[in-house]
Amino acid sequence: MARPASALRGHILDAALDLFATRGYKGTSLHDIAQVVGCSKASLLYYFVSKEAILTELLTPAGEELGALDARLAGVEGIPAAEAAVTGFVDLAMRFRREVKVLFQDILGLTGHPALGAVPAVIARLMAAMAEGSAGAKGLVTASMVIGAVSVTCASDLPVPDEDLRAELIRGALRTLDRETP
Amino acid sequence: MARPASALRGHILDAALDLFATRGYKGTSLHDIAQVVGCSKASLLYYFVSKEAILTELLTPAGEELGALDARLAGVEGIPAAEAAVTGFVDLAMRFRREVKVLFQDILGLTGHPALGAVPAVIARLMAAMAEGSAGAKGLVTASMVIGAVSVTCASDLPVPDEDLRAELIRGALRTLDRETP
DNA sequence: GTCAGACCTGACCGATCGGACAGTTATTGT
DNA sequence: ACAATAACTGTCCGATCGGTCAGGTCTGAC
Repeated sequence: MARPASALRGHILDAALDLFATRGYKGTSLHDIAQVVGCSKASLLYYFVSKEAILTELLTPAGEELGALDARLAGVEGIPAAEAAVTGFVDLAMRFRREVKVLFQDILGLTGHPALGAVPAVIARLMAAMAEGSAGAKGLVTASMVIGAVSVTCASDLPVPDEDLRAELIRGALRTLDRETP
Repeated sequence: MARPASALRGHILDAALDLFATRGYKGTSLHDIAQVVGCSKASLLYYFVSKEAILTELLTPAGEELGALDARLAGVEGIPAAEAAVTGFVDLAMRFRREVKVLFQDILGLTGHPALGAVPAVIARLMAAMAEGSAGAKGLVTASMVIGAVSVTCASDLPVPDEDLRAELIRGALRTLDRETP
């Protein structure tokens, strides 16, 4: 075969990132990766000590950048800190989109589950309702933001009473959609 | 043993929901569930035809309620639709918190990964920066919402140019935090 | 008492997983 | 030409997974 001086290593990382992002980490086997790359499973373990080492190498740059953002924010305080945190996090999440997708994959995997068969379509209609009357990009993006915001926040275990949580979620979501009703 | 007329079935569902929510669906084996319940693995498959059937039964109520919300929204349009969609979705996500957690579990599982070791702490500081100056509950909730909103939206593949996406994400996040700077 | 049926289990199965390892092929320096 | 080393692979392994099955145990009806 003899690829030019081991582009193979890079190909493995590429394929792994794609597969992890579409099937999840646990849902992807070494065999799967090898098949996409077109090499043997043993080759993967020639370049990487383990499957987890592949994941580690894929996620490390994002982790380091996040640390850098953290350091950059250390000196700032007050409103500027909030704005810097927001723009920094947005930029980071966008630059490492595929990596973010790896972390969030199994959601999409499970929403395809029979019990939740209609969910994607329903969510799409929900988003449409939220975006009612809003221009193209803004409506789409903000509706998606609300879905993510509410889901993740409910999945987290914030030390906030349910009533307050509900009220803040609704108010926050309406602000996100730019539909404040004071 | 002889539990009172098979409370076992319910116990299995309880334990499975807990485990799925903390280790993820794929990260939980039938053996794990059986161990928590205190019965044999074969008992699980006496009451449920498969592991997936357990997941199905757990997620079905949430799926049905989501469908009901969808139906309820079908008649409404315009601003009221957006508000109804928001409150409906918030209430749903809160009522089925553990189920939502099941869908989102593997994120938290992976953020514990060595390559992302410091991530939870960094995210906590990011959220603190976002909440700067905001009162207790509101700051916590809105910061969590922004993290979720940005992550999920980036993980989705919205048909929106990167520049627009970035701009809307930042504007939307600042609105969520109630820190608009027009 | 005993029979039927619901309840529950230990033991086993095939498939698949991540990984180990000896060996083969290709490349390079001399 | 020829070692030495890097690149790569076929094959095997133990562990674990979801799932099957024959059989044991308990309970209530008669």
